[in-house]
Amino acid sequence: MIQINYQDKRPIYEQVVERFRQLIVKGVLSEDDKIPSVRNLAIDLSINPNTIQKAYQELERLGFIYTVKGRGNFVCGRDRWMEDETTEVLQQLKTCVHELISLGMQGDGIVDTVRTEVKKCANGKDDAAAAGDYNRKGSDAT
Amino acid sequence: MIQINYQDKRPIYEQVVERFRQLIVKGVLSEDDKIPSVRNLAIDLSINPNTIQKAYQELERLGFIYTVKGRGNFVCGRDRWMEDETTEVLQQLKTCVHELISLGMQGDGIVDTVRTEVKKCANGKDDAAAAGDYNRKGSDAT
Amino acid sequence: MIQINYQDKRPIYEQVVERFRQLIVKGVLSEDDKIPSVRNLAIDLSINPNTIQKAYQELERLGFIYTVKGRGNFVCGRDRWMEDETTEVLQQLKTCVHELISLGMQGDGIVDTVRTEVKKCANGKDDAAAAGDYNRKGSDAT
Amino acid sequence: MIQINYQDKRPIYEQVVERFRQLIVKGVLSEDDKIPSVRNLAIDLSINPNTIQKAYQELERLGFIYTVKGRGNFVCGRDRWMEDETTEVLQQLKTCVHELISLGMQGDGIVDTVRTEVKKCANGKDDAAAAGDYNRKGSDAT
DNA sequence: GTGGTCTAGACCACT
DNA sequence: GTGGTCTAGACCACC
Repeated sequence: MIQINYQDKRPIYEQVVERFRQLIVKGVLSEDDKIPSVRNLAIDLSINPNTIQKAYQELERLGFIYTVKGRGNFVCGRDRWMEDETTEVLQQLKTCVHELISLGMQGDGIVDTVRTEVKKCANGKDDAAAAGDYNRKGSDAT
Repeated sequence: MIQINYQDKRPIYEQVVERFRQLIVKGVLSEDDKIPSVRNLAIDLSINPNTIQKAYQELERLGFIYTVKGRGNFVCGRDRWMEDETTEVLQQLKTCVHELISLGMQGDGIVDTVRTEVKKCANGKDDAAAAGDYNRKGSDAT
Repeated sequence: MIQINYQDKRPIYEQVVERFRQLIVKGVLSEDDKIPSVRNLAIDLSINPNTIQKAYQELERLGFIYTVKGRGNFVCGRDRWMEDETTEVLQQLKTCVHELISLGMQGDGIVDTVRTEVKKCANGKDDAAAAGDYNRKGSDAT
Repeated sequence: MIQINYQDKRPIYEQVVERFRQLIVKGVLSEDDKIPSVRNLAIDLSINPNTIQKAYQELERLGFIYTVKGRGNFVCGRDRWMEDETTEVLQQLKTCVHELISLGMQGDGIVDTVRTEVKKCANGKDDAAAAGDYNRKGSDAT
């Protein structure tokens, strides 16, 4: 379910956060689903429990999961994060558009690309999203 | 020309790189223009020359500038970086689209947002790009 | 009568204690009223009897209830806890006032806010108190 | 400047956060003042640097300080936190009022107490605030 | 068993 | 020297 990439320069805990964020946003994990315990996931990934702990706390802060002491961690409902996520991603989208214009790309070309991408999602139901996301700024190998 | 923000979580050298990247991509600095010497810029910004040095090395690695020993640093032509930059940003764009779909946004709405953004650039000739870029993933001003 | 919120960061037994405290302070439960047995309440809430047991012990320690072996748990009279509770809350009130002054709020504004709040209680006869209390320091619902 | 109380049941890092919060809100520490380095404070208090680290990260998250890698931690301007703090403390204030009403205290008495407290601040310029705060809910000795 | 906190000690990136 | 991350191992409170 989760896998970490040691060639990625981002800290491990951030990779874990990002991965769960994806799984939750894309609906693979639904409201009130239980996610692996701190210890179990730490063993699975062969990393220290503290690192997972940090990731889970961040996820909680972001409103993606809630924690019940002595029971485990569970995913929150969409209402807790959908709005924030949408505005953030929209902001990213706009920034990309600006940059592409600066890079000399035609406005029409950008709109077309987006339209094509939207259609691709409508058909394939979003198979490229997971892989695509690993190519984001910040994940450059060291 | 360059200014650094100590409340920005990114390292200073990265801010310098990013700023020059913008100036070059947006055409404020043109091919073969000379950029400030390491020493001068360091004095201007009241920071350590090593930091500037590191930034310039990174800019050279990315193909934005070239160094002539004893003479200074100069801006490279668009051909050196345009393609790479474009494909990278396009990838980001697609990822954003996928995520917005997952977040439940309508495809039409996304296309409209992009079209609006394109127009905004066409009019203002891109005055928002600089500010926009500071909102990228990772810049998290405290 | 009692309900627990798993998204609340406080331990369950503390939520139970707090809820009974409210019911008793507000007079919903009167002196010598019998409260549910440990077993029954545990079944009602689908939680471990040990947790209820711990809550009742705490309530007894605080002087809100007394236990009669073999018969059950009963509410104490106001004289057992009113004074302590009042001085504690008064202290909290004063601290808040000091902080608001430090934060630059005008003394008049503070007094006005309090007067308004007092009136609100007088009318609604305190329907807001229950909800209000869940916003205390430490309850941080996720 | 900072001192921790091992009899307090709150975690150490939280005590550190709370103490700095006070110092900053009350104006003892002003905008852009440098606070002790993670390591130095850890040595001073004879506790582990990680614990201080956690406290500082929390303070940053709350908008009280900002961090510059390689340089240290500095306090933010009032604009970063004043509004949030005020609304939070106001909420606490209202809750206290509700509880006091429930406890049978007269509305007039509450208003009078507040008025008196406000005056005390105006004269003594707030000498009781620091001590008072240590008596808050949650700091009960174990 | 579960999460939360803490210690001790280490390495890295940045200035 | 400064903060940021990670490991290993421990103890506690809660369920």
